[in-house]
Amino acid sequence: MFDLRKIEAFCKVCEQRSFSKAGEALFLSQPTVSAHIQSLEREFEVRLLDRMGRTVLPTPAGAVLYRYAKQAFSRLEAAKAEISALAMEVTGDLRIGSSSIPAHHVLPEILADFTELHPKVRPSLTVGSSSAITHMVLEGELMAGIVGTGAITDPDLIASPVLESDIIIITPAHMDSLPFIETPDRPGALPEINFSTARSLHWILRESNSTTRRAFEEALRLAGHDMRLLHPRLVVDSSHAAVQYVRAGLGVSAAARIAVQKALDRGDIRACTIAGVHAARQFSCIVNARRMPFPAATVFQEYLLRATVHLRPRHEEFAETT
Amino acid sequence: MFDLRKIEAFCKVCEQRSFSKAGEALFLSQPTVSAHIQSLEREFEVRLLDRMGRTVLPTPAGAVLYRYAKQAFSRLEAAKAEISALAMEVTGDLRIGSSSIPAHHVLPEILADFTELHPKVRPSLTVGSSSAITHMVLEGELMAGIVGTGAITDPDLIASPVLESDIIIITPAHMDSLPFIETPDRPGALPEINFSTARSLHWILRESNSTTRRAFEEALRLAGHDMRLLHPRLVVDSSHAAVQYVRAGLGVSAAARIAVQKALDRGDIRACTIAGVHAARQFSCIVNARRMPFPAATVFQEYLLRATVHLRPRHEEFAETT
DNA sequence: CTTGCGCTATAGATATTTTCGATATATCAT
DNA sequence: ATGATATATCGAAAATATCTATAGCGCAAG
Repeated sequence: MFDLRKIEAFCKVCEQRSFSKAGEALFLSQPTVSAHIQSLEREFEVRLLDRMGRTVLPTPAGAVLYRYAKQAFSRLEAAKAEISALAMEVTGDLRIGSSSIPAHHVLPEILADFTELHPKVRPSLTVGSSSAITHMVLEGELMAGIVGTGAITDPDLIASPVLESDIIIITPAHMDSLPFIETPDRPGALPEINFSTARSLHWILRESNSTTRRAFEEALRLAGHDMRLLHPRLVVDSSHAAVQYVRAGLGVSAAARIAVQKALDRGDIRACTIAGVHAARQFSCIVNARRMPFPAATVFQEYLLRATVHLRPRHEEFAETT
Repeated sequence: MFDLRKIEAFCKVCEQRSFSKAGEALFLSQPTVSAHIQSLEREFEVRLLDRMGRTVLPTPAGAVLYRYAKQAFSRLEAAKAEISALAMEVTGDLRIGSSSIPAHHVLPEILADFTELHPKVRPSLTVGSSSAITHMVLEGELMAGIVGTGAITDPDLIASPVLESDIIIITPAHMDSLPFIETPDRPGALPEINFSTARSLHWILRESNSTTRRAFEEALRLAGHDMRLLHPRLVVDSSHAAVQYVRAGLGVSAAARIAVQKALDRGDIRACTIAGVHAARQFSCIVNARRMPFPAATVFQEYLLRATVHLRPRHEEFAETT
């Protein structure tokens, strides 16, 4: 293969037009330079330098080698520069993966702020199911993932909670015939219905492998209910679709509050909860424990933790600061 | 500095995601690969690969190095490819120098034909005085030069005659009061005047270091005449300028026939000679004897010799073919 | 034409490095 | 736990890079 020391000697000879001067410049003896050039000339099977007594000049082949060799050196210099930048400053590619709720409802603002703060970082976002994102973090394809906490089992993953969203019942804006049993006296609390009321409604459900659906199902089970008693009218594959159908009056649905907050604020839909059912989804930032962290990734994680504090319920906020 | 064997080992590890597989592929032992990677990691002061048990993956720094290293390798591969092309086929840069008469009146067609025949050759033409071109050939800046024969003295030059042009007297088209003494009976022969007629005319002379002027002066001297007896009206610095002033009627001039042939054909000017004066300019193709020829240069010289045969007087043409 | 200077080429010795085999250590899957 | 597979470490051997000394060549000055 190519030997850069020899090629560097060759380049120096071209520049200095002298074997001995090139040797001096590279702290090599002149015979060493001679040997290197001869070795290259054997390798390329062509004369690279015309030795013309008082001076030495590259042959056409030598001129070609010189030009390309300089380019090769510059590529390696560039690598060194970019690598040390990568180790010293917050820069470089940052491949993030996220399940859809954080990706669509939390990350847009966070990533916008983060890139403004660290403009040299070039983030890319992959949206996928929690298990797909987790897999990609384990495979090293992603540097960080934001996934539902349920998917985190592998011991190679380091997880930090970054987001919690309760799961609420969303109803059409003009469906005002619901028999609410009470509205708890906490600020921001939602009206409540009981499970028998829920059984009387038409439900727009998520697919059976949806994490939101599973969390809701589990919360019902813990409260002693069975989701199979709810009447399904439609199965949809995203919280966004669920909102659209609820808004259109086809039925009610369970959704992560964070995913429907904008629709609630606009008054497109309304929200309530089922008495005694406390469903919630947690999201964590996961990284591969076996991979070496680098500034951009570390800083992003720290930023993510700080940026998402305000999104959590107050009691957790206090718990975190202890 | 950079060690390409180590970097190649690193790239192979990235591709094979394994130290031992990389070693196999490169016919190295696994410990050698380990040592190379460690050496690179010491050199860059950063972890390049995350060893994760069943597999190994590049860190962000490693990914950067891999990308640039591939570019560097590709530059060197390209050099090797272009160099072997250079040695095997008629290709590459061809830097030619020429004094102005061949450059303006012969080379345009020759170079056009040559590049059509050998499209991979990229010729460049430097126009300059014979001595400047000769100097550049000796310095290795030019691969071939086409210069007046007089300038060739250095033993490092190999010269082959490629072009001869007689020097003729050009007169205004409508100056018909000249006392011609005879028109020789050879085909294409010009009317003649004698030297005393020449002394009665106004002369447009070239600068004193012009090779055309010196050849004319020398031819006069050999015929027993003295150029200083001619009345100079104007000194110009090119044969083209001389044609323009002669055409405008300011006087007569001496010029290489090849440089004024087009103006003669158009009838802008007329031509004659001085009886007993046989002035001519020879041009040769020169190359540096100490430099290694390569196909494109060799083929160009051969082409030049063949292409210029028809430009020479017939008796030389026969002489050449013996 | 010779001589001396400056340059590259060659030869033999030495120092460095690369490389390997053997083996220790770590990790993974069973 | 344990055997299988992977990387890391170590000491020795092989390869090669490098040096000094010197030969050989071309050029320029005497």
